[in-house]
Amino acid sequence: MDNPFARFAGTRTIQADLSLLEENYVPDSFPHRENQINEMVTILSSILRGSRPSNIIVYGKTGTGKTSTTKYVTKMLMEAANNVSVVYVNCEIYDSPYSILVAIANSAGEEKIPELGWPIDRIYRETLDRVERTGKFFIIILDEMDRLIKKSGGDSLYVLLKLMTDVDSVRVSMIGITNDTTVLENIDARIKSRLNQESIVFPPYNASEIKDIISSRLEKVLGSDVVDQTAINLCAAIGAQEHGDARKAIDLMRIAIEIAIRENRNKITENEIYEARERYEMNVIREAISTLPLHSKIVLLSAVVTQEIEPNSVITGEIYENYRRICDDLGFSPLSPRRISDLLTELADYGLLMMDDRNMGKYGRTRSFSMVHQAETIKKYLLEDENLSMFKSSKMPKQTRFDT
DNA sequence: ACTCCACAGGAAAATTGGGGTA
DNA sequence: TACCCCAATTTTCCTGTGGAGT
Repeated sequence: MDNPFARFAGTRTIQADLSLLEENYVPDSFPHRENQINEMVTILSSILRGSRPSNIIVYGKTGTGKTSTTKYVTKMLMEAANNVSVVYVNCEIYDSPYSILVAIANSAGEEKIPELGWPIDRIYRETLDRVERTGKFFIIILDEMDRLIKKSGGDSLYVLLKLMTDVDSVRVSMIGITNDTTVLENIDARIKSRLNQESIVFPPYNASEIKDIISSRLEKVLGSDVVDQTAINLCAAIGAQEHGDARKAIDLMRIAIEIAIRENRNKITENEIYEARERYEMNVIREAISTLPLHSKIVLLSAVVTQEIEPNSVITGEIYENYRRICDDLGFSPLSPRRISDLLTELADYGLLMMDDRNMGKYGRTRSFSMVHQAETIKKYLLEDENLSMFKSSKMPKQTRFDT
């Protein structure tokens, strides 16, 4: 038998530092974002003259460079002025007034404040204290700011505004990043007016812009002749299709390079990109499935099972019957048919199932469902859930409720 | 034309789960 | 600890419906 390590030995054909293509890596050049950078620099530059800059709201879809650009500009600002401190807060994680204050205080001070336990006003005073003591300008970046507002309304913003005005000689300002252009419409008018923000818009990239971005990113990663131009074009085209998403394009390129390295290929062509896209989509599906609530998972599993035993009637009622059996089997108490009907609608909305109206005339009207993806794949990902791992399809009866 | 199946999907009531409070 | 409150989830109850069968 051949030594299984043989194909990994010898010199690798491709050398690449893939960390430069990771999602959170901040590059040092931003093709086609010169205007946005200039705007931001202009606004923030008032710090150099000793006055507080306006608050900034950055709008743009995912993958348009909002976060990276903001991080880059603020980093440059920190280098140019030594009295600036930048706090990056991802509101997906820190989504309450409390946790944001903690994040600020912790970056401003020596000792960590516990994530839980202190009353909010004590945290507030502590934060205020620390900010004043440093004597620095604070710029607070609120990434995914829309999350914050959806979760706690304007409360969190209000606290921040209060912080801005309570600090002597106003030394705090914020940059909000969002992909939802309507965020500010839903908050209190008083808060809105006090924000006195300027907005910067990041429009989607088109294909040729994404092409430039990929090329410029690749320069530092690997040699120029390793990646086919056609591969870059394909990546760019896919990214442009997805609302001008440069991040997806870069992700695809990174995965493609990973594949090439692992398979010991010496070139990245359109094929590698197609493979990368497949893997990417798989991960999306897997992620979508793994975050589903328990009963949605069982319903989806039931849909798969129903298709296996009765491919022609993957119908609400059938799915429900099987759902009940599976719940029985696994020891969960089933939800009502009405609820399952809604869960099925949700699954269809998520794109995990295809939904069709089906009219059987005398025999009623219902909805029929079919798999969008390979049933085996779906099942595999579903069974990764420890609650469902005990499921054995052999236990499922081979008949439907119609035969007896 | 009328019936009737097998649901869809709206509305409201009921349950559940977390947190606060006396 | 017992109780209450609030919101989210789920159930109960309901009316509506397109077309094959008659």
